[in-house]
Amino acid sequence: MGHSQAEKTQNRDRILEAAAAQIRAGGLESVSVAALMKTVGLTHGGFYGHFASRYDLLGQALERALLDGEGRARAAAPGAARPSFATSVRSYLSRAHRDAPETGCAIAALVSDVGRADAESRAVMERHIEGFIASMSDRLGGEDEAAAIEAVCAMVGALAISRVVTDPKRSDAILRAVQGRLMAER
Amino acid sequence: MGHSQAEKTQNRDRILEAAAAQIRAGGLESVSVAALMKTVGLTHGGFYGHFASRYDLLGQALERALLDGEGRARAAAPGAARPSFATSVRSYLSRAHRDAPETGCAIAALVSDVGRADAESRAVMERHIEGFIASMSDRLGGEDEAAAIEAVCAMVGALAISRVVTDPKRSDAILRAVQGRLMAER
DNA sequence: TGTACATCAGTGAACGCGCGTTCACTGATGTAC
DNA sequence: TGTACATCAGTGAACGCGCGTTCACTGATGTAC
Repeated sequence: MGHSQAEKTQNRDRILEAAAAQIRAGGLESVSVAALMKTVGLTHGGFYGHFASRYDLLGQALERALLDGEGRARAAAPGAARPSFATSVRSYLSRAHRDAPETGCAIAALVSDVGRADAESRAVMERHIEGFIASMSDRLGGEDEAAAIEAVCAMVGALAISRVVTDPKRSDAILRAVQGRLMAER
Repeated sequence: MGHSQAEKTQNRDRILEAAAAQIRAGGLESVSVAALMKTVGLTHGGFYGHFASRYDLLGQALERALLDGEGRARAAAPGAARPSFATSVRSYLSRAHRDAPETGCAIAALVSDVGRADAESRAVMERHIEGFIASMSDRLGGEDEAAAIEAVCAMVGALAISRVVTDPKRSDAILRAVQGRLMAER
Protein backbone atom coordinates (compact mmCIF):
# COMPACT_ATOMS: atom_id res chain seq x y z
CA MET A 1 0.00 0.00 0.00
CA GLY A 2 1.36 3.38 -1.03
CA HIS A 3 1.40 6.55 1.05
CA SER A 4 2.89 9.15 -1.23
CA GLN A 5 2.05 12.82 -0.99
CA ALA A 6 0.44 12.71 -4.42
CA GLU A 7 -1.85 9.95 -3.21
CA LYS A 8 -2.81 11.95 -0.18
CA THR A 9 -4.03 14.83 -2.34
CA GLN A 10 -5.85 12.35 -4.53
CA ASN A 11 -7.45 10.60 -1.55
CA ARG A 12 -8.62 13.85 -0.06
CA ASP A 13 -10.29 14.64 -3.34
CA ARG A 14 -11.93 11.22 -3.53
CA ILE A 15 -13.27 11.61 0.02
CA LEU A 16 -14.70 15.02 -0.82
CA GLU A 17 -16.22 13.78 -4.04
CA ALA A 18 -17.81 10.77 -2.33
CA ALA A 19 -19.21 13.06 0.37
CA ALA A 20 -20.57 15.47 -2.25
CA ALA A 21 -22.43 12.59 -3.89
CA GLN A 22 -23.59 11.19 -0.55
CA ILE A 23 -25.14 14.44 0.69
CA ARG A 24 -27.10 14.81 -2.52
CA ALA A 25 -28.27 11.21 -2.37
CA GLY A 26 -29.01 11.05 1.35
CA GLY A 27 -28.83 14.52 2.87
CA LEU A 28 -26.17 16.21 4.98
CA GLU A 29 -26.90 14.06 8.02
CA SER A 30 -26.49 10.84 6.05
CA VAL A 31 -22.72 11.22 5.89
CA SER A 32 -20.92 8.95 8.37
CA VAL A 33 -17.15 9.15 8.63
CA ALA A 34 -16.68 5.39 8.74
CA ALA A 35 -19.00 4.64 5.82
CA LEU A 36 -17.50 7.44 3.75
CA MET A 37 -13.95 6.20 4.25
CA LYS A 38 -15.04 2.65 3.41
CA THR A 39 -16.51 3.91 0.12
CA VAL A 40 -13.13 5.35 -0.75
CA GLY A 41 -11.33 2.18 0.37
CA LEU A 42 -9.67 3.59 3.47
CA THR A 43 -10.16 3.16 7.21
CA HIS A 44 -11.90 5.74 9.36
CA GLY A 45 -8.84 6.78 11.36
CA GLY A 46 -7.21 8.35 8.35
CA PHE A 47 -10.07 10.79 7.93
CA TYR A 48 -8.64 13.27 10.41
CA GLY A 49 -5.47 13.61 8.38
CA HIS A 50 -7.63 15.29 5.74
CA PHE A 51 -10.35 17.15 7.63
CA ALA A 52 -10.56 18.76 11.05
CA SER A 53 -13.93 17.21 11.79
CA ARG A 54 -17.04 15.76 10.20
CA TYR A 55 -18.55 19.23 10.33
CA ASP A 56 -15.55 20.71 8.51
CA LEU A 57 -15.94 18.10 5.76
CA LEU A 58 -19.67 18.77 5.44
CA GLY A 59 -19.09 22.44 4.69
CA GLN A 60 -16.59 21.65 1.96
CA ALA A 61 -18.72 18.82 0.58
CA LEU A 62 -21.67 21.18 0.23
CA GLU A 63 -19.61 23.60 -1.85
CA ARG A 64 -18.28 20.72 -3.92
CA ALA A 65 -21.76 19.31 -4.50
CA LEU A 66 -22.99 22.69 -5.68
CA LEU A 67 -20.06 23.05 -8.09
CA ASP A 68 -20.52 19.47 -9.33
CA GLY A 69 -24.15 20.10 -10.11
CA GLU A 70 -23.31 23.17 -12.14
CA GLY A 71 -20.54 21.34 -13.94
CA ARG A 72 -22.95 18.64 -14.95
CA ALA A 73 -25.36 21.23 -16.32
CA ARG A 74 -22.58 22.71 -18.42
CA ALA A 75 -21.45 19.29 -19.62
CA ALA A 76 -25.01 18.33 -20.55
CA ALA A 77 -25.06 20.93 -23.31
CA PRO A 78 -23.32 19.41 -26.32
CA GLY A 79 -21.14 21.81 -28.26
CA ALA A 80 -19.00 24.59 -26.95
CA ALA A 81 -21.55 27.41 -26.89
CA ARG A 82 -23.38 28.39 -23.74
CA PRO A 83 -26.69 26.50 -23.71
CA SER A 84 -29.88 28.42 -24.48
CA PHE A 85 -32.68 28.99 -21.98
CA ALA A 86 -34.71 26.21 -23.58
CA THR A 87 -31.82 23.74 -23.48
CA SER A 88 -31.12 24.49 -19.82
CA VAL A 89 -34.74 24.02 -18.83
CA ARG A 90 -35.09 20.80 -20.80
CA SER A 91 -31.95 19.31 -19.31
CA TYR A 92 -32.75 20.46 -15.77
CA LEU A 93 -36.28 19.10 -15.86
CA SER A 94 -35.35 15.77 -17.44
CA ARG A 95 -36.04 12.30 -16.07
CA ALA A 96 -32.31 11.63 -16.16
CA HIS A 97 -31.68 14.55 -13.81
CA ARG A 98 -34.53 13.53 -11.51
CA ASP A 99 -33.27 9.96 -11.30
CA ALA A 100 -29.65 10.84 -10.50
CA PRO A 101 -29.68 13.26 -7.56
CA GLU A 102 -26.18 12.20 -6.50
CA THR A 103 -24.69 13.81 -9.60
CA GLY A 104 -27.31 16.50 -10.14
CA CYS A 105 -28.16 19.97 -8.86
CA ALA A 106 -27.40 20.24 -5.16
CA ILE A 107 -29.85 23.10 -4.74
CA ALA A 108 -32.83 20.91 -5.58
CA ALA A 109 -31.35 17.99 -3.64
CA LEU A 110 -30.77 19.99 -0.46
CA VAL A 111 -32.95 23.14 -0.40
CA SER A 112 -35.07 22.25 2.56
CA ASP A 113 -32.11 20.81 4.48
CA VAL A 114 -29.98 23.90 3.99
CA GLY A 115 -32.94 26.18 4.66
CA ARG A 116 -32.70 25.11 8.29
CA ALA A 117 -28.90 24.88 8.52
CA ASP A 118 -26.55 27.47 10.06
CA ALA A 119 -25.97 30.82 8.36
CA GLU A 120 -22.61 29.71 6.96
CA SER A 121 -24.05 26.77 5.02
CA ARG A 122 -26.96 28.89 3.85
CA ALA A 123 -24.52 31.53 2.57
CA VAL A 124 -22.66 28.86 0.60
CA MET A 125 -25.80 27.73 -1.17
CA GLU A 126 -27.04 31.30 -1.50
CA ARG A 127 -24.06 32.19 -3.69
CA HIS A 128 -24.91 29.35 -6.05
CA ILE A 129 -28.58 30.29 -6.13
CA GLU A 130 -27.58 33.79 -7.20
CA GLY A 131 -25.33 32.27 -9.84
CA PHE A 132 -28.18 30.15 -11.12
CA ILE A 133 -30.51 33.18 -11.28
CA ALA A 134 -27.85 35.26 -13.02
CA SER A 135 -27.20 32.61 -15.66
CA MET A 136 -30.91 32.14 -16.36
CA SER A 137 -31.43 35.89 -16.48
CA ASP A 138 -28.60 36.09 -19.00
CA ARG A 139 -30.17 33.42 -21.17
CA LEU A 140 -33.45 35.34 -21.09
CA GLY A 141 -31.82 38.48 -22.41
CA GLY A 142 -31.00 40.01 -19.04
CA GLU A 143 -33.92 42.42 -18.93
CA ASP A 144 -36.36 40.79 -16.58
CA GLU A 145 -34.80 39.40 -13.39
CA ALA A 146 -38.19 38.49 -11.96
CA ALA A 147 -38.73 36.08 -14.85
CA ALA A 148 -35.39 34.42 -14.10
CA ILE A 149 -36.22 34.17 -10.41
CA GLU A 150 -39.56 32.58 -11.18
CA ALA A 151 -37.92 30.13 -13.58
CA VAL A 152 -35.30 29.11 -11.01
CA CYS A 153 -37.91 28.64 -8.26
CA ALA A 154 -40.18 26.65 -10.58
CA MET A 155 -37.29 24.47 -11.78
CA VAL A 156 -35.95 23.75 -8.29
CA GLY A 157 -39.47 23.18 -6.97
CA ALA A 158 -40.48 20.94 -9.84
CA LEU A 159 -37.37 18.77 -9.65
CA ALA A 160 -37.63 18.37 -5.88
CA ILE A 161 -41.36 17.62 -6.10
CA SER A 162 -40.88 15.16 -8.95
CA ARG A 163 -38.62 13.14 -6.64
CA VAL A 164 -41.36 12.90 -4.03
CA VAL A 165 -44.07 11.71 -6.40
CA THR A 166 -44.09 7.89 -6.45
CA ASP A 167 -46.15 7.44 -9.61
CA PRO A 168 -43.57 7.63 -12.41
CA LYS A 169 -46.03 8.82 -15.05
CA ARG A 170 -47.33 11.58 -12.84
CA SER A 171 -43.78 12.59 -11.94
CA ASP A 172 -42.93 12.80 -15.64
CA ALA A 173 -46.07 14.85 -16.26
CA ILE A 174 -45.08 17.40 -13.62
CA LEU A 175 -41.65 17.85 -15.18
CA ARG A 176 -43.22 18.21 -18.62
CA ALA A 177 -45.87 20.67 -17.44
CA VAL A 178 -43.37 23.08 -15.90
CA GLN A 179 -41.04 22.67 -18.86
CA GLY A 180 -43.87 23.54 -21.23
CA ARG A 181 -44.99 26.56 -19.22
CA LEU A 182 -41.49 27.99 -18.90
CA MET A 183 -40.80 27.68 -22.62
CA ALA A 184 -44.19 28.97 -23.71
CA GLU A 185 -43.99 32.16 -21.73
CA ARG A 186 -41.24 33.67 -23.84
CA MET B 1 -49.94 13.41 38.61
CA GLY B 2 -52.92 12.10 36.73
CA HIS B 3 -53.02 9.10 34.43
CA SER B 4 -56.57 9.02 33.16
CA GLN B 5 -57.47 7.58 29.78
CA ALA B 6 -58.57 11.03 28.61
CA GLU B 7 -55.14 12.39 29.46
CA LYS B 8 -53.48 9.58 27.53
CA THR B 9 -55.35 10.54 24.37
CA GLN B 10 -54.47 14.16 24.97
CA ASN B 11 -50.79 13.39 25.59
CA ARG B 12 -50.56 11.31 22.45
CA ASP B 13 -51.91 14.25 20.54
CA ARG B 14 -49.48 16.66 22.13
CA ILE B 15 -46.55 14.37 21.30
CA LEU B 16 -47.70 14.13 17.69
CA GLU B 17 -48.19 17.88 17.43
CA ALA B 18 -44.77 18.61 18.92
CA ALA B 19 -43.21 16.14 16.48
CA ALA B 20 -45.06 17.70 13.55
CA ALA B 21 -43.62 21.10 14.49
CA GLN B 22 -40.16 19.66 15.11
CA ILE B 23 -39.85 17.94 11.73
CA ARG B 24 -40.78 21.16 9.96
CA ALA B 25 -38.31 23.17 12.02
CA GLY B 26 -35.43 20.69 12.00
CA GLY B 27 -36.16 17.88 9.53
CA LEU B 28 -37.28 14.30 10.07
CA GLU B 29 -33.95 13.25 11.53
CA SER B 30 -34.01 16.02 14.12
CA VAL B 31 -36.67 14.27 16.18
CA SER B 32 -35.22 12.55 19.26
CA VAL B 33 -37.54 10.56 21.49
CA ALA B 34 -36.10 11.95 24.72
CA ALA B 35 -36.14 15.59 23.60
CA LEU B 36 -39.64 15.25 22.21
CA MET B 37 -41.04 13.81 25.43
CA LYS B 38 -39.30 16.52 27.43
CA THR B 39 -41.00 19.18 25.27
CA VAL B 40 -44.32 17.66 26.19
CA GLY B 41 -43.37 17.39 29.86
CA LEU B 42 -43.10 13.62 30.07
CA THR B 43 -40.24 11.14 30.39
CA HIS B 44 -38.91 9.14 27.47
CA GLY B 45 -40.04 5.72 28.73
CA GLY B 46 -43.68 6.61 28.29
CA PHE B 47 -43.24 7.16 24.58
CA TYR B 48 -43.69 3.50 23.74
CA GLY B 49 -47.13 3.46 25.30
CA HIS B 50 -48.16 5.74 22.44
CA PHE B 51 -46.10 4.69 19.44
CA ALA B 52 -44.53 1.42 18.33
CA SER B 53 -41.22 3.09 17.50
CA ARG B 54 -39.58 6.36 16.53
CA TYR B 55 -40.11 5.37 12.93
CA ASP B 56 -43.83 4.79 13.51
CA LEU B 57 -44.13 8.25 15.05
CA LEU B 58 -42.26 9.87 12.17
CA GLY B 59 -44.76 8.55 9.64
CA GLN B 60 -47.70 9.89 11.61
CA ALA B 61 -45.95 13.18 12.34
CA LEU B 62 -45.34 13.74 8.64
CA GLU B 63 -49.05 13.33 7.88
CA ARG B 64 -49.90 15.63 10.79
CA ALA B 65 -47.43 18.27 9.65
CA LEU B 66 -48.90 18.23 6.16
CA LEU B 67 -52.45 18.61 7.52
CA ASP B 68 -51.34 21.37 9.89
CA GLY B 69 -49.79 23.34 7.06
CA GLU B 70 -52.98 23.15 5.04
CA GLY B 71 -55.07 24.13 8.04
CA ARG B 72 -52.96 27.21 8.53
CA ALA B 73 -53.44 28.17 4.90
CA ARG B 74 -57.20 27.88 5.31
CA ALA B 75 -57.15 29.83 8.58
CA ALA B 76 -55.03 32.59 7.03
CA ALA B 77 -57.91 33.58 4.75
CA PRO B 78 -60.24 35.81 6.74
CA GLY B 79 -63.92 35.25 6.08
CA ALA B 80 -65.72 32.02 5.37
CA ALA B 81 -65.30 31.84 1.59
CA ARG B 82 -62.56 29.81 -0.02
CA PRO B 83 -59.59 32.10 -0.64
CA SER B 84 -58.90 33.27 -4.18
CA PHE B 85 -55.81 32.35 -6.17
CA ALA B 86 -54.29 35.75 -5.42
CA THR B 87 -54.95 35.48 -1.68
CA SER B 88 -53.44 31.99 -1.54
CA VAL B 89 -50.31 33.06 -3.35
CA ARG B 90 -49.88 36.18 -1.24
CA SER B 91 -50.27 34.30 2.01
CA TYR B 92 -48.05 31.40 0.92
CA LEU B 93 -45.25 33.67 -0.26
CA SER B 94 -45.33 35.95 2.78
CA ARG B 95 -42.50 36.77 5.13
CA ALA B 96 -44.61 35.46 8.00
CA HIS B 97 -44.83 32.05 6.34
CA ARG B 98 -41.14 32.00 5.51
CA ASP B 99 -40.20 32.87 9.09
CA ALA B 100 -42.39 30.24 10.74
CA PRO B 101 -41.60 26.91 9.10
CA GLU B 102 -42.69 24.99 12.20
CA THR B 103 -46.31 25.99 11.63
CA GLY B 104 -46.20 26.39 7.86
CA CYS B 105 -46.42 24.22 4.76
CA ALA B 106 -44.70 20.89 5.34
CA ILE B 107 -44.15 20.39 1.62
CA ALA B 108 -41.79 23.36 1.37
CA ALA B 109 -40.20 22.50 4.72
CA LEU B 110 -39.48 18.88 3.79
CA VAL B 111 -39.46 18.41 -0.01
CA SER B 112 -35.85 17.47 -0.39
CA ASP B 113 -35.89 15.30 2.74
CA VAL B 114 -38.93 13.34 1.64
CA GLY B 115 -37.64 13.12 -1.93
CA ARG B 116 -35.05 10.70 -0.65
CA ALA B 117 -37.21 8.91 1.93
CA ASP B 118 -38.89 5.52 1.54
CA ALA B 119 -41.83 5.07 -0.83
CA GLU B 120 -44.34 5.13 2.01
CA SER B 121 -43.33 8.61 3.22
CA ARG B 122 -43.18 9.85 -0.34
CA ALA B 123 -46.70 8.58 -0.97
CA VAL B 124 -47.94 10.45 2.12
CA MET B 125 -46.55 13.75 0.86
CA GLU B 126 -47.55 12.96 -2.71
CA ARG B 127 -51.23 12.91 -1.70
CA HIS B 128 -50.90 16.40 -0.24
CA ILE B 129 -49.04 17.69 -3.28
CA GLU B 130 -51.91 16.48 -5.45
CA GLY B 131 -54.34 18.18 -3.09
CA PHE B 132 -52.38 21.41 -3.35
CA ILE B 133 -52.34 21.23 -7.15
CA ALA B 134 -56.06 20.45 -7.26
CA SER B 135 -56.95 23.39 -5.02
CA MET B 136 -54.83 25.80 -7.03
CA SER B 137 -56.24 24.46 -10.26
CA ASP B 138 -59.72 25.03 -8.87
CA ARG B 139 -58.90 28.62 -7.98
CA LEU B 140 -57.61 29.17 -11.50
CA GLY B 141 -60.88 28.06 -13.02
CA GLY B 142 -60.00 24.40 -13.41
CA GLU B 143 -59.13 24.55 -17.09
CA ASP B 144 -55.37 24.52 -17.17
CA GLU B 145 -53.75 22.00 -14.84
CA ALA B 146 -50.27 22.82 -16.14
CA ALA B 147 -50.67 26.38 -14.86
CA ALA B 148 -51.58 25.05 -11.41
CA ILE B 149 -48.61 22.67 -11.45
CA GLU B 150 -46.26 25.48 -12.37
CA ALA B 151 -47.71 27.70 -9.64
CA VAL B 152 -47.31 24.99 -6.99
CA CYS B 153 -43.71 24.23 -8.04
CA ALA B 154 -42.82 27.94 -8.10
CA MET B 155 -44.44 28.56 -4.71
CA VAL B 156 -42.78 25.58 -3.01
CA GLY B 157 -39.46 26.39 -4.68
CA ALA B 158 -39.62 30.08 -3.82
CA LEU B 159 -40.51 29.50 -0.17
CA ALA B 160 -37.79 26.88 0.29
CA ILE B 161 -35.22 29.04 -1.50
CA SER B 162 -36.21 32.15 0.48
CA ARG B 163 -35.29 30.24 3.65
CA VAL B 164 -31.79 29.56 2.33
CA VAL B 165 -31.04 33.15 1.36
CA THR B 166 -29.34 34.89 4.29
CA ASP B 167 -29.80 38.46 3.07
CA PRO B 168 -33.29 39.40 4.32
CA LYS B 169 -33.92 42.00 1.63
CA ARG B 170 -32.96 39.64 -1.14
CA SER B 171 -35.09 36.91 0.40
CA ASP B 172 -38.06 39.30 0.45
CA ALA B 173 -37.36 40.27 -3.16
CA ILE B 174 -37.48 36.64 -4.28
CA LEU B 175 -40.84 36.11 -2.61
CA ARG B 176 -42.17 39.30 -4.17
CA ALA B 177 -40.84 38.48 -7.63
CA VAL B 178 -42.54 35.09 -7.79
CA GLN B 179 -45.71 36.53 -6.27
CA GLY B 180 -45.79 39.23 -8.93
CA ARG B 181 -45.16 36.84 -11.79
CA LEU B 182 -47.81 34.36 -10.67
CA MET B 183 -50.46 37.05 -10.29
CA ALA B 184 -49.56 38.87 -13.52
CA GLU B 185 -49.87 35.83 -15.72
CA ARG B 186 -53.62 35.55 -15.33
C1' DT C 1 23.93 5.93 -7.49
C1' DG C 2 23.30 3.90 -3.05
C1' DT C 3 22.41 3.85 1.93
C1' DA C 4 20.42 5.46 6.42
C1' DC C 5 17.09 7.85 8.57
C1' DA C 6 13.16 11.04 9.35
C1' DT C 7 8.65 11.91 7.89
C1' DC C 8 4.06 11.03 7.57
C1' DA C 9 -0.31 8.67 5.23
C1' DG C 10 -2.93 5.33 6.68
C1' DT C 11 -4.30 1.46 10.32
C1' DG C 12 -7.32 -0.28 13.74
C1' DA C 13 -8.19 -0.72 18.71
C1' DA C 14 -10.23 2.04 22.17
C1' DC C 15 -13.09 5.74 24.39
C1' DG C 16 -17.01 8.62 25.52
C1' DC C 17 -21.40 9.90 24.34
C1' DG C 18 -26.11 10.08 22.85
C1' DC C 19 -29.83 7.64 21.31
C1' DG C 20 -33.64 4.15 20.71
C1' DT C 21 -35.59 0.76 23.30
C1' DT C 22 -36.77 -2.29 27.42
C1' DC C 23 -38.56 -3.24 31.83
C1' DA C 24 -39.56 -3.53 36.77
C1' DC C 25 -41.89 -0.38 39.37
C1' DT C 26 -45.31 3.42 41.17
C1' DG C 27 -49.48 5.26 42.16
C1' DA C 28 -53.72 7.24 40.34
C1' DT C 29 -57.79 5.65 37.75
C1' DG C 30 -61.73 3.21 37.17
C1' DT C 31 -64.57 -0.80 38.05
C1' DA C 32 -66.82 -4.75 40.51
C1' DC C 33 -69.36 -5.68 44.34
C1' DT D 1 -72.49 5.36 48.21
C1' DG D 2 -68.36 3.20 49.80
C1' DT D 3 -64.61 -0.17 49.68
C1' DA D 4 -61.19 -3.42 47.51
C1' DC D 5 -58.77 -4.54 43.73
C1' DA D 6 -57.21 -4.70 38.87
C1' DT D 7 -55.64 -1.87 35.32
C1' DC D 8 -52.54 0.87 33.13
C1' DA D 9 -50.19 5.73 32.06
C1' DG D 10 -46.12 7.32 33.18
C1' DT D 11 -41.23 6.85 35.61
C1' DG D 12 -36.41 6.36 35.39
C1' DA D 13 -32.51 3.13 35.56
C1' DA D 14 -30.27 0.16 32.43
C1' DC D 15 -28.75 -1.92 27.93
C1' DG D 16 -26.83 -2.32 23.34
C1' DC D 17 -25.32 0.01 19.50
C1' DG D 18 -23.35 3.20 16.30
C1' DC D 19 -20.84 7.13 15.75
C1' DG D 20 -17.22 10.86 16.01
C1' DT D 21 -12.84 11.21 17.60
C1' DT D 22 -8.13 9.90 19.52
C1' DC D 23 -3.78 7.73 19.47
C1' DA D 24 0.06 4.45 19.47
C1' DC D 25 1.74 2.05 15.80
C1' DT D 26 3.30 0.48 10.85
C1' DG D 27 5.71 0.70 6.84
C1' DA D 28 6.34 3.08 2.49
C1' DT D 29 8.07 7.60 0.89
C1' DG D 30 11.33 10.88 0.21
C1' DT D 31 15.50 13.21 1.53
C1' DA D 32 20.30 14.03 3.32
C1' DC D 33 24.71 12.54 2.71
